Amino acid sequence: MPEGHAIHRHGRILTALFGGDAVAASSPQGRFAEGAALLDGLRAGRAHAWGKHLFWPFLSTSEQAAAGGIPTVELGDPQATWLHIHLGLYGKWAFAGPGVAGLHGAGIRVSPTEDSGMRKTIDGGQDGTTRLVEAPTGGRDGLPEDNIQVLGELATTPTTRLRLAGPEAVAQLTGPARCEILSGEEVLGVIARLGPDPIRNEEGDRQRFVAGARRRKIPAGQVVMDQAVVAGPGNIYRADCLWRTGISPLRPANKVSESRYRELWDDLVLCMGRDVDSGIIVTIPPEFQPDPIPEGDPELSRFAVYHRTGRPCVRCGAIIREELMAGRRLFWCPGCQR
DNA sequence: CTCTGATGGCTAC
DNA sequence: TAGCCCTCAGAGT
Repeated sequence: MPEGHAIHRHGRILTALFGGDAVAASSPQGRFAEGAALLDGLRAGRAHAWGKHLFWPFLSTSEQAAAGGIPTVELGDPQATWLHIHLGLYGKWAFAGPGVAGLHGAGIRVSPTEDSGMRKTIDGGQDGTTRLVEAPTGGRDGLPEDNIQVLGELATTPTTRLRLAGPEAVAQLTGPARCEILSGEEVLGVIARLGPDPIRNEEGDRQRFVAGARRRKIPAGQVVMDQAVVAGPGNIYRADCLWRTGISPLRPANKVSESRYRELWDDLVLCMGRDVDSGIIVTIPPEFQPDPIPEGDPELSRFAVYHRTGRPCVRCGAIIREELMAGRRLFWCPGCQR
């Protein structure tokens, strides 16, 4: 169940594992057989992420004779074959192969604790399985929170929508809400419906967010989940970043001041950007982190209000509340969010 | 074994 | 707003 930080992370990992290489693509499940056939044999470029969407360009090997390095392709480039993936609620990537060990060098932490659980690389390969490179120790939380599994064995299953194999790695995708081939023009069409992404944080994005949010009359808590206003935050960042900036999710969006929206944008930029590296969301400020860290319920050491219904707010002591907002569980503190 | 819910989002009424 | 889709871990019987 990924929020935007995980998708950016997947983009980095996929680029590090496959960028510049020709890939063998297949759809063991069969539901992406046509798309996989289009990708098969193409050379992977640098993956782009925008909000919760992944856009990954592939180029024919002939137009890549130059070789060397990872092809960087502008979002929407008409020359590329674009793989578009949206994980929805249950989508997951699994990786294996020697390249996974090199992710550390690329600045990507695959397990939350550096140097933990490393094992010797063995590339099996017969009968379609690939052996472990790094054990999923999971560090402190023990959870692959970013929907990545680094498995001891990567056998295909009846639900493997897409399998990619390159010289250094194998990646398998299960359960995506969207997995399709798009033209460059279609990529731009998808992006046109998305608001600014705090992880991209491009020129003018903050003001675009502020203006977009102020225009709405729905509750602020709904605006933060509206991907047309801001692309990337999900239920956790919605709850906790509103808490961090002291904004009540119940307040009508057009009644929140511009300066508070600027603070919220900056906070989303800070939290989400930082979590791309670890893949683990940690939104509770360090001074409020429980000490010692409780056993058995890692969420308590990571979130301030998310999944903390009925507990006292770590900042003001009021009891955290929960209600259903537009079909999603909303958590907030009635004491310090106004 | 069955049932539920989950960090999402689309479409139809 | 309800229904539906994607998958599977964890809880309940």
